[in-house]
This record gives sequence, C-alpha cells and structure tokens, in this order.
Amino acid sequence: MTAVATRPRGRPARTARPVEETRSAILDAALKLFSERGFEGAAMRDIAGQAGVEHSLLRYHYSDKATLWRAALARLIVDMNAHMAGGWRTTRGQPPLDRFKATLRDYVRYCARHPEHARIMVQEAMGESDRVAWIADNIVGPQHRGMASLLQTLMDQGHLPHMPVRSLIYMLSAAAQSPFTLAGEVRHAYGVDMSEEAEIERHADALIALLIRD
Amino acid sequence: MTAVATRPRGRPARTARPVEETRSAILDAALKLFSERGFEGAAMRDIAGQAGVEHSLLRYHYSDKATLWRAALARLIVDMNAHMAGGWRTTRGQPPLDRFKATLRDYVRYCARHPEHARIMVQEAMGESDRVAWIADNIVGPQHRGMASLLQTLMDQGHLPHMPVRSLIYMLSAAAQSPFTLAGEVRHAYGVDMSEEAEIERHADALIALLIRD
DNA sequence: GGTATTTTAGTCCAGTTGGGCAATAATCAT
DNA sequence: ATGATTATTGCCCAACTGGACTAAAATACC
Repeated sequence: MTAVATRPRGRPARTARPVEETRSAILDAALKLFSERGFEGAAMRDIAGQAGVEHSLLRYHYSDKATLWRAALARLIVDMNAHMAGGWRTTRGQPPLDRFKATLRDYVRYCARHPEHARIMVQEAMGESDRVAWIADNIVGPQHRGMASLLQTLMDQGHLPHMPVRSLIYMLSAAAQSPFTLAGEVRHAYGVDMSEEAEIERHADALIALLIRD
Repeated sequence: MTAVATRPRGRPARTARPVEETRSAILDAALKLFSERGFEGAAMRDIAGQAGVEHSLLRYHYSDKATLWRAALARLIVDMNAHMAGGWRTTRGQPPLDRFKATLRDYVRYCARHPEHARIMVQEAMGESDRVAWIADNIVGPQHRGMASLLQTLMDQGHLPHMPVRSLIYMLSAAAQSPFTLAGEVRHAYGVDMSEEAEIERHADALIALLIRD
C-alpha cells in the first residue's frame, strides 16, 4: 500500500545517487520500453517508473518525449561504437579475412546483448516520423560507410558472394540480429534461450558459415 | 468543419459496400497501423478512421482489440499460405534445388508486398503478452516445420552451408525481409525505393547468391 | 405486414496520456 | 549569510484511450 521509499521532495543529498546515474537509469528504462512498445506505446510514466523516478523528472532532464528518444539512441550508438572499436583494435595486424570473421563474431555478441537496438530500428523504419530520418543520418549512414570498403575488398577477393554491397550489409545485419530480436519467439517455438553464452557463439558460427567462402 | 459524407446511422443499403468488404477494410487498416505503431500504439479510433468507419463498429465485428489483432494476423497467414502454395505448385516436377531457388524468389516477392508481416513479428516477439505465444503456435511453428526437411536435404547435398536448420531458417527469413522491413530507412539513407519491381528482383538475386552453393 | 436480426453511427465514461507549473530541498557562488 | 542554481517530487489539465451502451436503418423471416 505505502509507496516504497519515496524520495523527499527537493534536491537529493550528495550521498544519494549522483545525477549521471539518474540520467543513465532514465536512458536505460527509455531504451527498454521504446524497444518493447514502440515510441507511442511507451508511456513517459512507465519509463519513469522503470527508472525509479517521478515522471516530471524526465521532462526536467529531457525536455520532451522526442528529445528523450534521441538521447537514448545517441547513447546506444556511443556504446556500440565503443564495443566494436575495442574488438577491432585487438585484431590489429591480422589478415583482413580473419579480422572480418572476428568482427562478425563481435557484432553477434553485441546484437545478443543489445537486442533493443535492432528492434528500435525496425519499429521506426516505417512511419513518416522525423525519427526515421534521424536514424538514417546518425546511425545507418556512418555505420554503412564504415563497413563498405572492407566488404568490397573481401568480395573482390572471392571471400564473400558477389552482389551490391548495400544488399550484403542489410542481409548481414539482419542475419546477425534476427534470433536475438526474435528471442521471445525462439523461446516459445523452440524452448531455446538465446541469451545463453553457448547459443550466441553457435549463432556466430552459423553467420560466418553463411557468409564466408574460403 | 462539416463531417464529410457521414453515412446515415443504421444498416447500409444493399447498394452500399457489402459487409465482407467492410470487415476486410478494417483488417487492412488494423494490419497497417499495428505494424506501424505496435499493439498499444495503434488506437482503435485511428484504425476505424483508416478503414472509413466509426470506432464502435470495430467492437461490433471484433469484440475487443486483442481479437481484432488475432483476426488481422489470421488473415495475413491465409494470404501468405495461398501465395506460397501457388508458387510451389507451378514448379512441380523440377529438381529440388531449382524449386528452392524459385521459392526463395517467391518469398522475397511476398516480403516486398507485405512488409507489415515481418514488422509485426518483431514488434511482438519481446513482451510477455500472449500474442507472442499465439504467433509461435499459429505462424512460426507450422511455417518452420514445412521448410525443415527440404532445407536439411539441400544442406546434406552441399547446396546450403552446414549449420543447425533452425539457424538457417532464422537467417534466411531475416535476410529476405530486411530491406523491405526497413524500407523507410533504405529510402532515407540511399534514396532507393524498395517497392520497385527491379529492386525486388535484385534483392532476390542477392539472397540466392548468399545462400546457395552450387 | 410485422417482428427479429444485422450492421451501422453516436454518446458517455473512467482511466491514461504528455506536458505545464509550483513546491521544496541540497548545493554552489558571492 | 544570502541569493541563484540544480535536481527532485507533487498536482493539475486538456486530450485521448478502450470499451459499454444506445439509437437507428436496412434486411430477413414468418
């Protein structure tokens, strides 16, 4: 009945959780709910509840719902870039094909840990909202440009099937993400938990087998 | 200001559009909006508006929102089965590999014409709603069982990369659907309209090149 | 010709929504 | 000390939500 541990009204003491932690908790909650229910379906109050704050606080830190959405996605990109750049560095000096295989495996691991990412892309990719344009400019564009030349090289060397690079990128990404994006469906239909370490590595193996010709 | 051409209150004259057409228009509208905004995000009134009827009519034909959702998806499956079965028949007598290639092409065409299908799958595959279970039982299960043995045969013959059949099904479907599910993104990022005939066939070529080893 | 049924529109309701605004408390700048 | 700034809750609102109920018109059945 009683509200659990309601914070007092004013600014919290320095000993309480610091601002950046609060903002981060809000972004986590926003990503979770936006990916589960879509932009319209995710209620500000539910996001606030998930983050453990009052809903007015969202509007204090992020002036409206669209701004909150952009902030959440911006942080997602930063995280992804950090993840992928880390893996890329550790394979320095290896031949391109080995590097590519390692990167694919790394990408599958990212997809497994961040299924929200792909789900949000799908949910937004249709309507005429400005969010689609934002995604295309800030996420898809940079990401695809970063991959294109390596893919073209490997394709020319015969390690990848011959086709327009754009087609390959879309199919590659989709194949990597699919079982994690649809994790609920996989669980219901096959009783398999795709968040398990072993399943993730198995899927990485499958993706590499699908793509690479050597 | 004045409402445009409001139908009179009662049952429409026989000359007006027949019931089945009304029901069909409602299901079309429901699919469109559910796929664009998700289950919670799609408002009954908006679906009604899209279908050109009053919102109470939805509740007459389909007792509640969940029932409408199920009806819309049930019709989608019927349509898909009809589409795929048609293509399957026309290749009777051909060798399995050729039949499979033709079926892939046919599936890509279906994905292009019904991007709502894949989008709804993604949108529902997460939450713990009963809709996930419904999808797994009524769509995914039957569909996958129907493909498994042919895929296993082709894999044994070396025409497909070796991996668990389940992995192949998920990657194959995702790769086929991806550029159409993300059509808005493709349009913004590349200026390409994936609903064009030529693009659809190009993508079918790419999918076949990705999968088949011959 | 009358009565039941089918198919539609219209109205009302209680709950939820995004957002506006005031209250309040800790901290910081002077 | 005191006044500004920061970070938070509390309360309000008009708009919208899914659904319950009512009114009405065309048709089907007898």
